[in-house]
Amino acid sequence: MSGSAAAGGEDHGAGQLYGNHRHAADGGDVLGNNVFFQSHSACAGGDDGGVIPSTYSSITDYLQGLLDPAELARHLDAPPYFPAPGDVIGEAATPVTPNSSTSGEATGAESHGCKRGSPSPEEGDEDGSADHGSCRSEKKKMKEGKREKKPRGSRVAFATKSAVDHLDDGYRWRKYGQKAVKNSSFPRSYYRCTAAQCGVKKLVERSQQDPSTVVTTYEGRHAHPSPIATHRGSRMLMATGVDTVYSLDVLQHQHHGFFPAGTDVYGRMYALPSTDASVVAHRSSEYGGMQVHAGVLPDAVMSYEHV
DNA sequence: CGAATTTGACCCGCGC
DNA sequence: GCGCGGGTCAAATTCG
Repeated sequence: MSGSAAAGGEDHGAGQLYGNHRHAADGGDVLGNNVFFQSHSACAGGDDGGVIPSTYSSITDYLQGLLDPAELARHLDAPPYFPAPGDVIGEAATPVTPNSSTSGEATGAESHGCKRGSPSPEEGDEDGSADHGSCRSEKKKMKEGKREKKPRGSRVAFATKSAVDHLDDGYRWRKYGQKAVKNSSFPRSYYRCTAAQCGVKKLVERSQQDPSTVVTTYEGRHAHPSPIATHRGSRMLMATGVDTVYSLDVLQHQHHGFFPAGTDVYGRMYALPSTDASVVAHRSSEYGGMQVHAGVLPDAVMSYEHV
């Protein structure tokens, strides 16, 4: 199906950009990847408010800490960014009090039980399940107990300029749904971390403003190390297929001031030189684990938003 | 053959 | 109270 964009085409004519791909495969096209990242919260506070903490040696590492609401809140030291109603990630508008949503939100609350891999024993009483037609009744069962919508935990959104939708960030994800979203012509894909004990979810969608940009929203925190990155000795973003990563803020408001970075042919992150030297100098120094690499295209920005 | 993806249906929360 | 939109499930399908 790698060739048939028609698969997702039914939604809104997602077209060629919505290329289906097995995330593990087609690792090609790594060259020229450039990734910037920046705390979005900078827009709320001073010029410095959004500096990504030095505790993280890589994006993946960063993600792991960042996805912890408490950690994130501490690092941001500023009000989280709440997207405007029309924003690409506007669905995440539920304001979350960082310190109130921490406990149990990441792993426990994620367990919706009734999944393929992990059949839920409880509620098994009614077992009309053997019969195929009972699919709906099962869903109804689900509604009775399990499918309580948990309050949204912290969500972190990255805007990534990439030809592929699903970026390899070092974790294994399984797609469990796809939906057309209201304010976008492109469908949104839903992924869940395949690790049994990990309930982290990921939403991937194309930016309405810039179809070449993929907006990835992480929800929850990984309860395990990255299988791929760990193998390499350090956790890092595997930005397979990434051309550019932009700040959502940039996409929407054309702000300035990014932390430029890039990836080498192995997908490892570099800090990149930028036209805004001061920003680079300042922020790159806070990323002990990142190497400064000159000569990679500065045409990329990556950022996160606490939504 | 096992695993991952696709896809349509269902459920729920929220706004009107 | 109703309808819309977002999020999730799971059977069917596809792929490695």
